[in-house]
Amino acid sequence: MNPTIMVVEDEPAIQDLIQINLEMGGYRVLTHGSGEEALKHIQHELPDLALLDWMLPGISGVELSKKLRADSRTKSLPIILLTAKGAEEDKLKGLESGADDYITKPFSLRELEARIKAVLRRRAPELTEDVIDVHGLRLDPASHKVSGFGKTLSLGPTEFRLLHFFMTHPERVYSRTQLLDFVWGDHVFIEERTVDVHIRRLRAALSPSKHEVLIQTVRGSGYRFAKD
Amino acid sequence: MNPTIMVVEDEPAIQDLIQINLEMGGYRVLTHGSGEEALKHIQHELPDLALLDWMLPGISGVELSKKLRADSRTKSLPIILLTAKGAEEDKLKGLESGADDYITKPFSLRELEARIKAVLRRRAPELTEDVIDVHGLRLDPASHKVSGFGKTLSLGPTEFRLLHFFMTHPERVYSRTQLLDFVWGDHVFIEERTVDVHIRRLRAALSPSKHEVLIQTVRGSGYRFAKD
DNA sequence: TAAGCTCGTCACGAAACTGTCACGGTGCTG
DNA sequence: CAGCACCGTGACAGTTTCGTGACGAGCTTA
Repeated sequence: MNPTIMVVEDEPAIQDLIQINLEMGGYRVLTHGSGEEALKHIQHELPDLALLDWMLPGISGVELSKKLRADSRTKSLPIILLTAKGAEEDKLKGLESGADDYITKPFSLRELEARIKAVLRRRAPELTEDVIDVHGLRLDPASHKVSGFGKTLSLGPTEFRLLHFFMTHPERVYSRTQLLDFVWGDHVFIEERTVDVHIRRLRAALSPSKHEVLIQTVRGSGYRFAKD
Repeated sequence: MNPTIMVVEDEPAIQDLIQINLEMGGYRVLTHGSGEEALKHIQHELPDLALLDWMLPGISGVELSKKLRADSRTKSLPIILLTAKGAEEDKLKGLESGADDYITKPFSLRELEARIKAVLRRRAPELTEDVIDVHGLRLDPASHKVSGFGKTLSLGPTEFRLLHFFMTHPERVYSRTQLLDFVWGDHVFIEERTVDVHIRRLRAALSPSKHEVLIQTVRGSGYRFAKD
């Protein structure tokens, strides 16, 4: 599945330019001309990244960012802001846009793609399609297959997503709540203990190749994917 | 839990920029437009760090800083001041007011984050996720792992928090009451002698790698984490 | 439509953890 | 060296947390 990028930009020329370019780069692009439109759309579908123009009619990009950050469902949505040199410079006096998540116009499309890639890698590494291999446990996001020491392992969709998340975020404890947010999606109302059940199912699915030891319980905190 | 940062800044544009950026950096951000607002909020909730603008309508950042230093509850709250100009007199006043650090505008967001991280590391190291290593005893907050000379050590939740606190506050004696406050939480009613029991359990957990000698008893005062 | 699969929830029991106590040892003080 | 305060230690019961088997609902496939 290609990453979906939501572009909010009121200038049609720039809209097209970005859209065409990103689609050529293999992304799925949703374009909106205003913040209101974007907010409406986002109720139905959560993109993997948002590219917002700083200056927008109605809700500005900054306000939109704030709104997105305020809602728990979109709290962790990666955002890149397009800021223009010139008029906005005054508002930003005292601050340079030295952050990773800001791009100042004019920018090259090459730079745009590089930034998007960097942000996605940092914020949502599970969206890349690289094959991951840890101690003989191999997961291929593209073909949706998992094998342990060459032998195919069979796991359900949820277990696959769970394992995919763990393998792209190893050596770190995640609480049940965090796992629900990241693996199930943040708009679901599911009992925390349900995570336990899927952990169990995942362990069972990995047991033929003894890889279930990689799924570790951290009592009082959550679960962890790690060696040892 | 992510560190909470209170931002007091009256300029909305800068407010937004800081807030968005810090949230992307993984912090929880509380924004207030005036010192009065901030003081009110702080009654309910104590942030882990305060970022104050020097120039504010009403109570200025410096006055606010002094007030916070005067109250015992906020006395040890790390403070960073945003100063408009780099005049020496301001630096002096800023440091006199008890601020831990100051940043002169214009500054980059990268610098802001670096300063925040530095102050937190100095004032509240237990909130960072840096791996701590003392004489081969290694604690990783992110993965919740502890090892002694490479060998994994197993300790319970309370012992983990206790060791984490000790390792981030070495070479200093803490009374049982202080340990209860810092490790267990502010307002718990627990027998002081219970600390002894957990010290013992921690020592037992560290004994496989002989690191229990780092946990030292200071008769009549409390306990200390130190080399020799 | 029936069979098969997956999912979320629940209840039960096992295991781990916690706080407290009593006892005994240790070191300081006079 | 006796008395005392302080600390280490083992045990224990109550509680919390986690693993596990079972079950029904919903969805897909044949």
